[in-house]
Amino acid sequence: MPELPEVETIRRGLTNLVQGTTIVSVDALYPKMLNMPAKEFENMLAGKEILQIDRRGKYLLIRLSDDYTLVSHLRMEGKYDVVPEGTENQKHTYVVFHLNDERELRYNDTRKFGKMNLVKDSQVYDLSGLNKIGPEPTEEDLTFDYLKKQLHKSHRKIKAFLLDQSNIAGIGNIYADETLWLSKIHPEQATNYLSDQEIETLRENIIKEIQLAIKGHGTTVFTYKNAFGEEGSFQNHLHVYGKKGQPCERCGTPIEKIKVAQRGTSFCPYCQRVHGDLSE
DNA sequence: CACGATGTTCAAAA
DNA sequence: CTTTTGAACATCGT
Repeated sequence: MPELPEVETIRRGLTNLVQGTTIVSVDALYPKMLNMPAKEFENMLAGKEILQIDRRGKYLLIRLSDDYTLVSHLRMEGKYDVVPEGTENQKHTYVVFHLNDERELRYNDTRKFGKMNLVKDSQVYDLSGLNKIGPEPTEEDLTFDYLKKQLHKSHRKIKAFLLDQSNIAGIGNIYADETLWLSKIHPEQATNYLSDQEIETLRENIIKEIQLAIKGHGTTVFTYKNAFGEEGSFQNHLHVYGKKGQPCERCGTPIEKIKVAQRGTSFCPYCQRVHGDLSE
């Protein structure tokens, strides 16, 4: 499931493979995923050069000539593939970019949840999802003061808070559970009762874990694989996600799985406990 | 056969 | 305003 580290891995792969190529023509096979009619989408992309590929949170920003950006979100199972011209389409190939070097860039997505928005560069941050996106989980952008302010004005469970992209960009279900376990914070803990110490621990773990996952080329779980020779090895570093019933690495208590904010949530019931006002 | 779980975002409801 | 819920969709396991 592409979270920030997986999207960053794909960004790097795409940069290596298609930066500098020109799009000759496009086949848009699933119009509902686009922000305009398929014909218009195809016509507008024809002839544009792929200048550069950026990322913001889980969004890929494919920078094109003529001041256009193709904003691509993979949602759950979106994948990119680069194949020789004429290769047979896969079952769930929904966009084919014919390049000027006898190759094709393919977008595949079994669940059909992914989205592509072709907009002028200046309109990228007007798109819903990007217009309210929070800071990147880095040392420079995710400051203690910002995180504390956001946590204290929120009245939600910490897990729901972490999944909200307007608070922090790029954290999904896997890294939410992992960073909470690392920080010994219960997923249902009320955000406004976290101590300064807990906030700083959480902040450091988020930044550290995301960087580590990028180094490991992301997490390969279920059927998710990326097609750029970078398989993803971070699943070997997971502590709670997908480990229901297995002993906690710190205390041996079996990992439990519950529903928080409608999402499957794995945690250690001994290491991660809810508390109220810390001044008690 | 039916049903729930899967991860992410957005629109709509509360 | 904030927060929660359901929908979008396909596939797999029970």
